[in-house]
Amino acid sequence: MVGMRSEIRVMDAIDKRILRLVQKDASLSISEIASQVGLSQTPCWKRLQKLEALGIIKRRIALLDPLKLGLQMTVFVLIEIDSHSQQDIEHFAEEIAQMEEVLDVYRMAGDIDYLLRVIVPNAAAFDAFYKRLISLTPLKKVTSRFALEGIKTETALPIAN
Amino acid sequence: MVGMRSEIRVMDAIDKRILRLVQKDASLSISEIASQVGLSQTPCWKRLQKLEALGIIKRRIALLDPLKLGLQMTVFVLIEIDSHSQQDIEHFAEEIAQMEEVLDVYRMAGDIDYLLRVIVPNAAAFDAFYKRLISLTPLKKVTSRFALEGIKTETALPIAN
DNA sequence: AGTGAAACGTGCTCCGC
DNA sequence: GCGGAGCACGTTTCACT
Repeated sequence: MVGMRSEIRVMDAIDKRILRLVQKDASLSISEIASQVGLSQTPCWKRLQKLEALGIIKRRIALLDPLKLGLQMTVFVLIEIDSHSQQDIEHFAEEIAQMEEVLDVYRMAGDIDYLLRVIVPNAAAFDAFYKRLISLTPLKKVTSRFALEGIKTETALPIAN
Repeated sequence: MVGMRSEIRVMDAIDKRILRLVQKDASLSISEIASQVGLSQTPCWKRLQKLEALGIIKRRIALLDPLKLGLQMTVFVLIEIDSHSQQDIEHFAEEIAQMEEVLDVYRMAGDIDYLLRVIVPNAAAFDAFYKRLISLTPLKKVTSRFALEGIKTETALPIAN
Protein backbone atom coordinates (compact mmCIF):
# COMPACT_ATOMS: atom_id res chain seq x y z
CA MET A 1 0.00 0.00 0.00
CA VAL A 2 3.03 2.27 -0.16
CA GLY A 3 2.31 5.41 -2.15
CA MET A 4 -1.48 5.12 -1.84
CA ARG A 5 -2.78 8.66 -1.50
CA SER A 6 -6.04 10.19 -2.63
CA GLU A 7 -4.25 13.34 -3.77
CA ILE A 8 -2.33 12.65 -6.91
CA ARG A 9 1.12 14.18 -7.10
CA VAL A 10 0.68 16.27 -10.20
CA MET A 11 1.38 19.69 -8.78
CA ASP A 12 4.70 21.29 -8.21
CA ALA A 13 5.59 24.63 -6.61
CA ILE A 14 4.97 26.56 -9.84
CA ASP A 15 1.46 25.10 -10.22
CA LYS A 16 0.69 26.22 -6.70
CA ARG A 17 1.92 29.73 -7.41
CA ILE A 18 -0.33 29.84 -10.48
CA LEU A 19 -3.28 28.70 -8.39
CA ARG A 20 -2.60 31.33 -5.73
CA LEU A 21 -2.68 34.01 -8.42
CA VAL A 22 -5.80 32.92 -10.31
CA GLN A 23 -7.89 32.27 -7.21
CA LYS A 24 -7.26 35.92 -6.26
CA ASP A 25 -7.67 37.41 -9.73
CA ALA A 26 -8.90 35.51 -12.75
CA SER A 27 -8.61 38.56 -15.01
CA LEU A 28 -4.81 38.23 -15.10
CA SER A 29 -3.49 37.54 -18.59
CA ILE A 30 -1.37 34.49 -19.30
CA SER A 31 1.69 36.68 -19.86
CA GLU A 32 1.19 38.41 -16.50
CA ILE A 33 0.88 35.07 -14.70
CA ALA A 34 3.81 33.66 -16.67
CA SER A 35 6.16 36.48 -15.71
CA GLN A 36 5.10 36.33 -12.05
CA VAL A 37 5.87 32.62 -11.80
CA GLY A 38 9.00 32.88 -13.96
CA LEU A 39 7.80 31.06 -17.06
CA SER A 40 7.03 32.00 -20.63
CA GLN A 41 3.49 31.95 -21.95
CA THR A 42 3.29 28.49 -23.48
CA PRO A 43 4.28 26.35 -20.47
CA CYS A 44 2.19 28.59 -18.23
CA TRP A 45 -0.85 28.13 -20.48
CA LYS A 46 -0.29 24.36 -20.59
CA ARG A 47 -0.19 24.22 -16.79
CA LEU A 48 -3.44 26.16 -16.57
CA GLN A 49 -5.08 23.75 -19.02
CA LYS A 50 -3.86 20.78 -16.98
CA LEU A 51 -5.14 22.29 -13.71
CA GLU A 52 -8.56 22.84 -15.31
CA ALA A 53 -8.65 19.36 -16.85
CA LEU A 54 -7.87 17.83 -13.44
CA GLY A 55 -10.70 19.83 -11.90
CA ILE A 56 -8.36 21.59 -9.49
CA ILE A 57 -9.57 24.81 -11.09
CA LYS A 58 -13.33 24.22 -11.08
CA ARG A 59 -14.52 27.37 -12.80
CA ARG A 60 -14.15 31.11 -13.17
CA ILE A 61 -16.75 33.44 -11.75
CA ALA A 62 -17.45 37.11 -11.04
CA LEU A 63 -17.86 38.12 -7.41
CA LEU A 64 -20.69 40.60 -6.82
CA ASP A 65 -21.23 43.00 -3.92
CA PRO A 66 -24.19 41.73 -1.85
CA LEU A 67 -24.84 45.11 -0.20
CA LYS A 68 -25.06 46.87 -3.57
CA LEU A 69 -27.61 44.27 -4.64
CA GLY A 70 -29.71 45.02 -1.54
CA LEU A 71 -28.76 41.75 0.19
CA GLN A 72 -28.13 43.10 3.66
CA MET A 73 -28.98 40.17 5.87
CA THR A 74 -26.86 37.05 6.34
CA VAL A 75 -28.23 34.37 8.65
CA PHE A 76 -26.73 31.08 9.77
CA VAL A 77 -29.43 28.48 10.37
CA LEU A 78 -28.62 25.43 12.48
CA ILE A 79 -31.01 22.53 12.04
CA GLU A 80 -31.71 19.41 14.04
CA ILE A 81 -33.93 17.02 12.11
CA ASP A 82 -36.75 15.07 13.74
CA SER A 83 -36.99 12.04 11.51
CA HIS A 84 -33.69 10.31 10.95
CA SER A 85 -34.88 8.04 8.19
CA GLN A 86 -32.33 8.17 5.41
CA GLN A 87 -34.92 8.94 2.77
CA ASP A 88 -36.45 11.91 4.61
CA ILE A 89 -33.05 13.42 5.26
CA GLU A 90 -31.85 13.18 1.70
CA HIS A 91 -35.07 14.62 0.37
CA PHE A 92 -34.85 17.50 2.85
CA ALA A 93 -31.23 18.24 1.90
CA GLU A 94 -32.12 18.32 -1.80
CA GLU A 95 -34.96 20.75 -1.26
CA ILE A 96 -33.01 23.25 0.82
CA ALA A 97 -30.07 23.08 -1.60
CA GLN A 98 -32.42 24.22 -4.38
CA MET A 99 -33.41 27.44 -2.63
CA GLU A 100 -31.36 30.27 -4.11
CA GLU A 101 -31.21 32.31 -0.87
CA VAL A 102 -29.42 29.31 0.68
CA LEU A 103 -25.81 29.77 -0.40
CA ASP A 104 -24.20 27.02 1.66
CA VAL A 105 -25.45 23.74 3.08
CA TYR A 106 -23.16 21.66 5.29
CA ARG A 107 -23.98 18.33 6.86
CA MET A 108 -22.51 18.50 10.34
CA ALA A 109 -21.04 16.25 12.99
CA GLY A 110 -22.53 16.41 16.49
CA ASP A 111 -25.95 17.49 17.65
CA ILE A 112 -26.62 19.82 14.70
CA ASP A 113 -27.58 17.99 11.48
CA TYR A 114 -27.32 20.84 8.97
CA LEU A 115 -25.84 24.32 8.91
CA LEU A 116 -27.12 26.77 6.30
CA ARG A 117 -25.81 30.17 5.26
CA VAL A 118 -28.74 32.21 4.01
CA ILE A 119 -28.64 35.66 2.38
CA VAL A 120 -31.75 37.81 2.01
CA PRO A 121 -32.60 41.52 1.52
CA ASN A 122 -34.38 42.05 4.84
CA ALA A 123 -36.20 40.54 7.81
CA ALA A 124 -39.43 40.03 5.87
CA ALA A 125 -37.61 37.97 3.25
CA PHE A 126 -35.97 35.89 5.95
CA ASP A 127 -39.34 35.28 7.58
CA ALA A 128 -40.73 34.09 4.25
CA PHE A 129 -37.75 31.77 3.84
CA TYR A 130 -38.09 30.48 7.39
CA LYS A 131 -41.75 29.56 6.88
CA ARG A 132 -40.89 27.66 3.71
CA LEU A 133 -38.05 25.89 5.53
CA ILE A 134 -40.10 24.62 8.45
CA SER A 135 -42.92 23.50 6.15
CA LEU A 136 -40.60 21.08 4.31
CA THR A 137 -40.31 18.38 6.96
CA PRO A 138 -40.74 18.15 10.76
CA LEU A 139 -37.68 19.71 12.37
CA LYS A 140 -36.65 19.03 15.95
CA LYS A 141 -34.92 22.37 16.44
CA VAL A 142 -34.03 25.35 14.27
CA THR A 143 -31.67 28.07 15.51
CA SER A 144 -31.13 31.27 13.51
CA ARG A 145 -27.98 33.26 14.16
CA PHE A 146 -27.87 36.69 12.55
CA ALA A 147 -24.69 38.29 11.24
CA LEU A 148 -24.22 41.98 11.97
CA GLU A 149 -21.15 42.42 9.79
CA GLY A 150 -19.06 40.38 7.39
CA ILE A 151 -15.51 41.16 8.50
CA LYS A 152 -13.88 38.75 6.06
CA THR A 153 -15.38 36.74 3.20
CA GLU A 154 -12.63 34.98 1.34
CA THR A 155 -12.91 32.59 -1.59
CA ALA A 156 -9.17 31.93 -1.90
CA LEU A 157 -8.11 28.67 -0.29
CA PRO A 158 -4.93 28.29 1.79
CA ILE A 159 -2.51 26.34 -0.41
CA ALA A 160 0.29 24.62 1.46
CA ASN A 161 3.81 24.76 0.01
CA MET B 1 -37.19 62.40 2.05
CA VAL B 2 -39.07 60.88 -0.88
CA GLY B 3 -36.77 58.81 -3.06
CA MET B 4 -34.06 58.45 -0.39
CA ARG B 5 -32.62 55.00 -0.88
CA SER B 6 -29.13 53.71 -0.29
CA GLU B 7 -29.28 51.58 -3.45
CA ILE B 8 -29.02 53.77 -6.49
CA ARG B 9 -31.36 52.92 -9.33
CA VAL B 10 -28.84 52.25 -12.03
CA MET B 11 -29.68 48.67 -12.87
CA ASP B 12 -32.41 47.48 -15.17
CA ALA B 13 -33.56 43.95 -16.00
CA ILE B 14 -30.84 43.46 -18.62
CA ASP B 15 -28.08 44.42 -16.16
CA LYS B 16 -29.45 41.83 -13.75
CA ARG B 17 -29.45 39.16 -16.45
CA ILE B 18 -25.82 40.00 -17.21
CA LEU B 19 -24.94 39.72 -13.52
CA ARG B 20 -26.70 36.35 -13.21
CA LEU B 21 -24.60 35.06 -16.10
CA VAL B 22 -21.18 36.35 -15.05
CA GLN B 23 -21.52 35.33 -11.40
CA LYS B 24 -22.06 31.76 -12.64
CA ASP B 25 -19.41 31.79 -15.38
CA ALA B 26 -16.90 34.58 -15.88
CA SER B 27 -15.30 32.82 -18.85
CA LEU B 28 -18.26 33.69 -21.09
CA SER B 29 -17.26 35.95 -23.98
CA ILE B 30 -18.95 39.29 -24.53
CA SER B 31 -20.64 38.01 -27.67
CA GLU B 32 -22.07 35.01 -25.79
CA ILE B 33 -23.42 37.21 -23.00
CA ALA B 34 -24.73 39.73 -25.52
CA SER B 35 -26.69 37.14 -27.46
CA GLN B 36 -28.12 35.61 -24.29
CA VAL B 37 -29.46 38.95 -23.06
CA GLY B 38 -30.55 40.07 -26.53
CA LEU B 39 -27.99 42.81 -27.14
CA SER B 40 -25.10 43.38 -29.51
CA GLN B 41 -21.53 43.43 -28.24
CA THR B 42 -20.98 47.14 -27.68
CA PRO B 43 -23.88 47.96 -25.29
CA CYS B 44 -23.27 44.70 -23.45
CA TRP B 45 -19.61 45.60 -23.01
CA LYS B 46 -20.55 49.13 -21.83
CA ARG B 47 -22.92 47.69 -19.24
CA LEU B 48 -20.23 45.34 -17.94
CA GLN B 49 -17.83 48.29 -17.64
CA LYS B 50 -20.46 50.29 -15.76
CA LEU B 51 -21.21 47.39 -13.37
CA GLU B 52 -17.50 47.05 -12.63
CA ALA B 53 -17.01 50.80 -12.18
CA LEU B 54 -19.91 50.89 -9.70
CA GLY B 55 -18.33 48.03 -7.76
CA ILE B 56 -21.37 45.80 -8.25
CA ILE B 57 -18.96 43.39 -9.94
CA LYS B 58 -16.13 43.35 -7.40
CA ARG B 59 -13.68 41.06 -9.13
CA ARG B 60 -13.20 37.90 -11.16
CA ILE B 61 -11.67 34.84 -9.58
CA ALA B 62 -11.02 31.15 -10.19
CA LEU B 63 -12.75 28.68 -7.88
CA LEU B 64 -10.53 25.77 -6.79
CA ASP B 65 -11.51 22.34 -5.49
CA PRO B 66 -10.63 22.19 -1.77
CA LEU B 67 -10.62 18.37 -1.66
CA LYS B 68 -8.15 18.15 -4.56
CA LEU B 69 -5.88 20.54 -2.64
CA GLY B 70 -6.01 18.28 0.39
CA LEU B 71 -8.28 20.63 2.35
CA GLN B 72 -10.66 18.07 3.76
CA MET B 73 -11.78 19.64 6.99
CA THR B 74 -14.18 22.55 7.31
CA VAL B 75 -14.93 23.79 10.82
CA PHE B 76 -17.27 26.50 12.03
CA VAL B 77 -15.92 28.15 15.16
CA LEU B 78 -18.29 30.13 17.37
CA ILE B 79 -16.59 32.54 19.72
CA GLU B 80 -17.71 34.40 22.80
CA ILE B 81 -15.16 37.01 23.83
CA ASP B 82 -14.24 37.65 27.44
CA SER B 83 -13.16 41.27 27.36
CA HIS B 84 -15.68 43.50 25.70
CA SER B 85 -13.42 46.56 25.50
CA GLN B 86 -13.73 47.98 22.02
CA GLN B 87 -9.98 48.01 21.47
CA ASP B 88 -9.45 44.36 22.42
CA ILE B 89 -12.26 43.23 20.16
CA GLU B 90 -11.09 45.12 17.09
CA HIS B 91 -7.55 43.91 17.57
CA PHE B 92 -8.79 40.32 17.90
CA ALA B 93 -10.93 40.61 14.76
CA GLU B 94 -8.00 41.94 12.75
CA GLU B 95 -5.73 39.12 13.85
CA ILE B 96 -8.13 36.30 13.04
CA ALA B 97 -8.98 37.90 9.67
CA GLN B 98 -5.30 37.68 8.75
CA MET B 99 -5.09 33.92 9.20
CA GLU B 100 -5.38 32.31 5.79
CA GLU B 101 -7.14 29.18 7.00
CA VAL B 102 -9.93 31.47 8.23
CA LEU B 103 -12.05 32.05 5.13
CA ASP B 104 -14.97 33.89 6.70
CA VAL B 105 -15.33 36.04 9.78
CA TYR B 106 -18.77 37.33 10.77
CA ARG B 107 -19.58 39.53 13.72
CA MET B 108 -22.80 38.16 15.11
CA ALA B 109 -25.91 39.29 16.97
CA GLY B 110 -26.83 37.43 20.17
CA ASP B 111 -24.69 35.46 22.57
CA ILE B 112 -22.04 34.52 20.00
CA ASP B 113 -19.62 37.36 19.17
CA TYR B 114 -17.87 35.90 16.12
CA LEU B 115 -18.46 33.04 13.73
CA LEU B 116 -15.52 31.74 11.70
CA ARG B 117 -15.39 29.32 8.81
CA VAL B 118 -12.04 27.57 8.87
CA ILE B 119 -10.62 25.19 6.29
CA VAL B 120 -7.64 22.94 7.01
CA PRO B 121 -6.12 19.71 5.66
CA ASN B 122 -6.66 17.58 8.77
CA ALA B 123 -7.25 17.41 12.50
CA ALA B 124 -3.63 18.19 13.33
CA ALA B 125 -3.78 21.40 11.32
CA PHE B 126 -7.02 22.38 13.04
CA ASP B 127 -5.45 21.75 16.41
CA ALA B 128 -2.53 24.00 15.51
CA PHE B 129 -4.96 26.70 14.37
CA TYR B 130 -7.03 26.31 17.54
CA LYS B 131 -4.01 26.79 19.77
CA ARG B 132 -3.04 29.96 17.91
CA LEU B 133 -6.63 31.21 18.17
CA ILE B 134 -6.99 30.82 21.93
CA SER B 135 -3.57 32.35 22.52
CA LEU B 136 -4.64 35.65 20.89
CA THR B 137 -6.86 36.99 23.65
CA PRO B 138 -8.85 35.56 26.59
CA LEU B 139 -11.99 33.94 25.17
CA LYS B 140 -15.07 33.20 27.25
CA LYS B 141 -16.22 30.26 25.14
CA VAL B 142 -15.15 28.63 21.89
CA THR B 143 -17.33 26.04 20.17
CA SER B 144 -16.06 24.11 17.14
CA ARG B 145 -18.63 22.50 14.86
CA PHE B 146 -17.21 20.12 12.27
CA ALA B 147 -18.66 19.72 8.79
CA LEU B 148 -18.94 16.17 7.45
CA GLU B 149 -19.94 17.14 3.92
CA GLY B 150 -20.45 20.30 1.90
CA ILE B 151 -23.77 19.66 0.17
CA LYS B 152 -23.92 23.10 -1.43
CA THR B 153 -21.33 25.86 -1.64
CA GLU B 154 -22.62 28.64 -3.83
CA THR B 155 -20.98 31.95 -4.65
CA ALA B 156 -23.81 33.25 -6.87
CA LEU B 157 -26.10 35.66 -5.05
CA PRO B 158 -29.90 35.62 -5.41
CA ILE B 159 -30.74 38.65 -7.58
CA ALA B 160 -34.34 39.86 -7.30
CA ASN B 161 -36.13 40.87 -10.46
C1' DA C 1 -28.92 53.76 -25.79
C1' DG C 2 -28.14 50.63 -29.76
C1' DT C 3 -25.79 48.68 -34.28
C1' DG C 4 -21.96 47.05 -37.32
C1' DA C 5 -17.45 46.86 -38.48
C1' DA C 6 -12.60 47.98 -37.96
C1' DA C 7 -8.33 47.93 -34.95
C1' DC C 8 -6.09 46.05 -31.33
C1' DG C 9 -4.31 42.85 -27.97
C1' DT C 10 -4.44 37.97 -26.11
C1' DG C 11 -5.11 33.27 -26.12
C1' DC C 12 -4.02 29.30 -28.44
C1' DT C 13 -1.32 26.39 -31.72
C1' DC C 14 2.60 24.82 -34.10
C1' DC C 15 7.20 24.54 -34.47
C1' DG C 16 12.06 23.86 -32.85
C1' DC C 17 15.07 23.32 -28.61
C1' DG D 1 9.25 20.23 -20.36
C1' DC D 2 10.52 25.15 -22.13
C1' DG D 3 10.61 29.16 -25.46
C1' DG D 4 9.43 31.90 -29.81
C1' DA D 5 6.50 33.03 -33.92
C1' DG D 6 1.93 33.02 -36.35
C1' DC D 7 -2.82 32.55 -36.62
C1' DA D 8 -7.44 32.94 -34.80
C1' DC D 9 -10.34 34.81 -31.60
C1' DG D 10 -12.24 38.05 -28.28
C1' DT D 11 -12.33 42.67 -26.69
C1' DT D 12 -12.24 47.47 -27.31
C1' DT D 13 -12.97 51.47 -30.11
C1' DC D 14 -15.10 54.27 -33.74
C1' DA D 15 -18.51 56.17 -36.95
C1' DC D 16 -23.22 56.30 -37.42
C1' DT D 17 -28.41 55.68 -36.25
